Amino acid sequence: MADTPGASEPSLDEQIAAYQREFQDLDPQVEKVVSALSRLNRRMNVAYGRQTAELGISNAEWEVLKALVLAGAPYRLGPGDLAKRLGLTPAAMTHRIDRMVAEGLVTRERDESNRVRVIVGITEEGRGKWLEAMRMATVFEEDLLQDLSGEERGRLGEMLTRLLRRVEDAQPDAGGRLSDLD
Amino acid sequence: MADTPGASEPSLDEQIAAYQREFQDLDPQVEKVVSALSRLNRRMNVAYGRQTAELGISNAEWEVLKALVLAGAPYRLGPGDLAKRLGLTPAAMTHRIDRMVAEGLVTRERDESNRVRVIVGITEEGRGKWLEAMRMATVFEEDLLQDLSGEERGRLGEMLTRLLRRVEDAQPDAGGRLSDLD
DNA sequence: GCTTCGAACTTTACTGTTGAAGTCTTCAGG
DNA sequence: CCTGAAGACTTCAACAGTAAAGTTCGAAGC
Repeated sequence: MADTPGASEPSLDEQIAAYQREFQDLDPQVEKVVSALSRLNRRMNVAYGRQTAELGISNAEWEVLKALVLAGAPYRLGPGDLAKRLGLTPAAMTHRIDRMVAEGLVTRERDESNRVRVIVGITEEGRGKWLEAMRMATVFEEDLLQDLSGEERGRLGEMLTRLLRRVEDAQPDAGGRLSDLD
Repeated sequence: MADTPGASEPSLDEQIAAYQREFQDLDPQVEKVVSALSRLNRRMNVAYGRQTAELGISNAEWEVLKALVLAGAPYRLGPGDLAKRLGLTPAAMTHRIDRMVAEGLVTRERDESNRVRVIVGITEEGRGKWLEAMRMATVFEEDLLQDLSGEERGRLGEMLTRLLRRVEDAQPDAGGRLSDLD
């Protein structure tokens, strides 16, 4: 039956061992960090996806709501600005906003002072969904970090921001495509 | 001109400050870890994407090549198995393999001992691309971790695997969709 | 040895993203 | 004013992924 023995995803350690076998020029310590980062992120996105699905929205829509709320003040941004913040093309943003307007999560108006511009705002319902999603997310995130002491969390955050600084300096902001939440 | 002042993505610290302002029930330490993880991953995917693009392949194709090489031995896997390892649907795997066969990166044959099964193998060219991609990736990854001492790298890897264990236990392997590399 | 079930992959229809081309508005000259 | 150029969004065609409905083959019962 099991003609292909090891189905499913190999464990992290198995994967690292396989790398060592197939590609010796590899620092296992580095590979462990990098592989763990990728896998963690994938799992986290799955978890967020389940939570947002419960609210009847998608992770993609949640991202837009987050960007609007985090912008502060009147909670309005243009599609181009939103696209930059989310790392999408303007075209994708147009379609996403179309859907979200249809679902009543955001509004789209023309800027009367400059009629080329469009302004996207969050609705009551959108704000409500954002809040519920945040509540669920914080429970999940707290649970995720449960095994780390306060001191460890601090060190982890500090090390990650050091890595982040390094990539952001190297990639000042150029064409950032490729999916992911924030 | 700058009618919308703060365009582009806010810095990590700005983002955390915004969260504090809009949603007080939030542990900034936790949020810092989570946000840094997401951003780091996005930036890393962009970096990998540039490198694979130089080789004329996509990140998605690189993932398939990695899975085949990491499988070891005769470097062959069925589409279903590949799909599980990459967290894709079988249908997506079919299409991906179609493209990769057309580009000469992998081969597709029927298993003669069980004609329902299909076997995907890596070609010389696929293996060559994999190797070049690995070389570029290790340079990038080493550079990424440059600011961390050996001891820090160890601690970071250990903490990340602890987080990973926690999500993987919670999500034994259920419907893992959502994009990402490995 | 036929029939039925189930497994493994593919096909189809639809959703979402991209890149390139197009539209509309503003602004700077002439 | 009128024209040209640049900016901000949208539209269009092509591509990648998903879900659900096929196909096809193998294996188990009768």
